[in-house]
Amino acid sequence: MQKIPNFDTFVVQQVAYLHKNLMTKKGNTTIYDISKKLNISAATVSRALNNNPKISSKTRELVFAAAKEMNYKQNRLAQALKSGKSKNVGIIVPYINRNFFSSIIRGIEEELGPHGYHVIICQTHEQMSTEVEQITTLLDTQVDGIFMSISKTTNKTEHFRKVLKEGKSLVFFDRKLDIPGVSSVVIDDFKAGYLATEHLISQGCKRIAHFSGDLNLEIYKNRHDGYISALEDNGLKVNPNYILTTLSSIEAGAAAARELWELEPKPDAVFSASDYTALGAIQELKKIGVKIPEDFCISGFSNEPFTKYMELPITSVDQTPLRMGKIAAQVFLEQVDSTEKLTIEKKVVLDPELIIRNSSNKGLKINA
Amino acid sequence: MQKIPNFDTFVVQQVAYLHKNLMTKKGNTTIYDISKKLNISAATVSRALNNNPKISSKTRELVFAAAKEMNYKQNRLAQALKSGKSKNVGIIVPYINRNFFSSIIRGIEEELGPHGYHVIICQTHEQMSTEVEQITTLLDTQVDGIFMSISKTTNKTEHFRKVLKEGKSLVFFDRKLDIPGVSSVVIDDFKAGYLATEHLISQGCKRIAHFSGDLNLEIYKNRHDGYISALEDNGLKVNPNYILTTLSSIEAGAAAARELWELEPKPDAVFSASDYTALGAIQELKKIGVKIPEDFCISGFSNEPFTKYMELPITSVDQTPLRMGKIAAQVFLEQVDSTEKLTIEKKVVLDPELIIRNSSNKGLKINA
DNA sequence: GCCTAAGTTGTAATCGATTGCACTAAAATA
DNA sequence: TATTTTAGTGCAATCGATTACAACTTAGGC
Repeated sequence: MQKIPNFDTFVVQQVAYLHKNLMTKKGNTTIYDISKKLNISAATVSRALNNNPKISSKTRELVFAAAKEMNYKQNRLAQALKSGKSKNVGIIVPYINRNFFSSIIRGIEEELGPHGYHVIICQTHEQMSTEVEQITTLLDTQVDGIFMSISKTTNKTEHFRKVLKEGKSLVFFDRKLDIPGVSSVVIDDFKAGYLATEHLISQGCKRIAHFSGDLNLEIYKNRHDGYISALEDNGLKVNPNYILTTLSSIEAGAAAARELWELEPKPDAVFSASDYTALGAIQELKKIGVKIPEDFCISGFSNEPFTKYMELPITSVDQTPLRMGKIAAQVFLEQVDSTEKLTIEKKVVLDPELIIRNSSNKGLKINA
Repeated sequence: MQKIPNFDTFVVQQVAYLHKNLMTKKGNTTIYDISKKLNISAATVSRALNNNPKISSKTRELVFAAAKEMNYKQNRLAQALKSGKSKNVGIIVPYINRNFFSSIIRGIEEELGPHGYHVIICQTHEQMSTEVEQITTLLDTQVDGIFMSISKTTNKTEHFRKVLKEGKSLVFFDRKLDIPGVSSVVIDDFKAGYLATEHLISQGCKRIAHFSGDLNLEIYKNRHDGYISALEDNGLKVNPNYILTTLSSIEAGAAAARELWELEPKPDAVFSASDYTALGAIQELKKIGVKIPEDFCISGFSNEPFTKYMELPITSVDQTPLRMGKIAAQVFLEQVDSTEKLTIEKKVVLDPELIIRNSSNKGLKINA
């Protein structure tokens, strides 16, 4: 008889009161206020505040003193309008609250913040139409650049070219398309697939399966190809029946595991392109009574936080998203700092990091 | 002999090329361009685009056609400068890549996006000094409002009052301070503590411990008080030795569990104010050989994603962050929509949702 | 045919900061 | 002393959109 609280009720206290109009409201001090107070021109004030060497130090000090006293704050909108640079960048991701993406965002923010940039976040919910919209409104807002991971449904490129046409820089991370003039930061998915598979082989596995995502997406294709290469390089033959395309979910993983287990000969390992699928498979196989890692090894992908918290921690590929974000930010900064006439197109491919945990480790028990 | 790739190497391809200056660059069409083309004044163009009823439909159509043809985009900076409203809001959180916060951000974004607002993200890293800075720069950027969860080290309120002085609205979520004029959206931590504890009691537990966070923080204090109340209401006496203040980490949880286990009589349950602490405790107790939930029940807090993926899924309190974000956004919207002269101060307290899982369920095995 | 009202559109100021050009006064040079 | 520099400021335009007010056109009323 657990008491489950009613999800929809909440308590509200509300107070409304009139403004005592002592509030400065719209009364932010401007350079004109300062100029009036000091009997000098606004131009001089502006130059003084910007440390223009043409201004005498006497005047400069007066201006700074007055600015401080009057609590002057630069209106960045006005400045942005004049300079054409808003010091804002946009980041577009499928969903903000996915660990991978939020970590990248964190990386970008931490790298760009000290340079005076603010970071505007948008979500596409994996819809190309929303993606197009978001790009449009970001451009309308005069961002100085856009960082993005394309949605799964994206199959056109006009909206990206539009960004370039406006002279803003565009940086793809993780999920990218190859467009001239667009930089990108991704991990080496091929290598990741190769490493994970090679690791499974090193554990003595011979019949290694693969759970892939949509092979039309570059990232899944590359992971898949890395897997194939590792098998071939190690003299194992590729069994097409061992390769399943699944959604990235626990249920899909469980189903895929069941499907695998009906094959003959049964596989003895799987390299999953998703941690969720890997988890589902583990749960399902345990139910059937399969011993992991003794009878079956498994590796996931993304190093989702939960992989290391499990009772049976899951081997996974870390995409170093924080680092990916920081590097994407650096690429952007190089671009805006370079002479306007030069477009720098930089393709950065990061090395993935394989985190070996108990789900695939037959030897010593590592507990990462 | 696992091959661990070198973390620091990455491949870069770089191409730099000169702009073919066919790019419009700085050549965004403005209302002036349209006015010139149609031989009418910019004012008319502006009015037409804003559907001002004073404009004849003939002219309006001409303007719209020309706008479309010339690919006109409104310069939102200019508009923001004129109107004083940037249609940007700031969100300040300790870290973006914490599931709880990123989910709130998602909620805010999804609610505000359709109203034309963009969301700017800042992190404090739990430092009050950074918090102050972030608020300052957000105000400089002319955001229309600020959403925030205060950092753990915050002990001053001037920077918050500054926001109000500028006539911008401020909305706290989760971690708040009581400041007149500031709205807030929080969950009922007292009730959450009460519910979780009551649930443990309903499972037959008599000696219930509590892992708390810093009791100077309102949220932990309230959870603690709810815990106490539930005990008292059910005729159980409070044992101060059972109440431990810990950091929110797996290690701290393990240590706390060890500490508990040295007490006599040993507790038979714990209500932890953190999922990480709960997880650490579970891992430690399992090592000692304690059977969960048979011998010991445990409830965490926050409904972190991992809690439901565990082999032994962990009972936890869901703070409905997505919903919290959406409601915070609604509170903000009400505020900006209201006549400028009225300040609405709204305190919303959401009901928490207790998610009962196996870590505390002696009866039927629920697998949420 | 004259006047008024309604309906349209234009003029010009404004939001706040920046900057090329012009100008003044003082200092340096001849 | 006459002239050229140089330092320091001010004027006014500009970024793009909005809007109070003025001005003009046209139709309708008498």
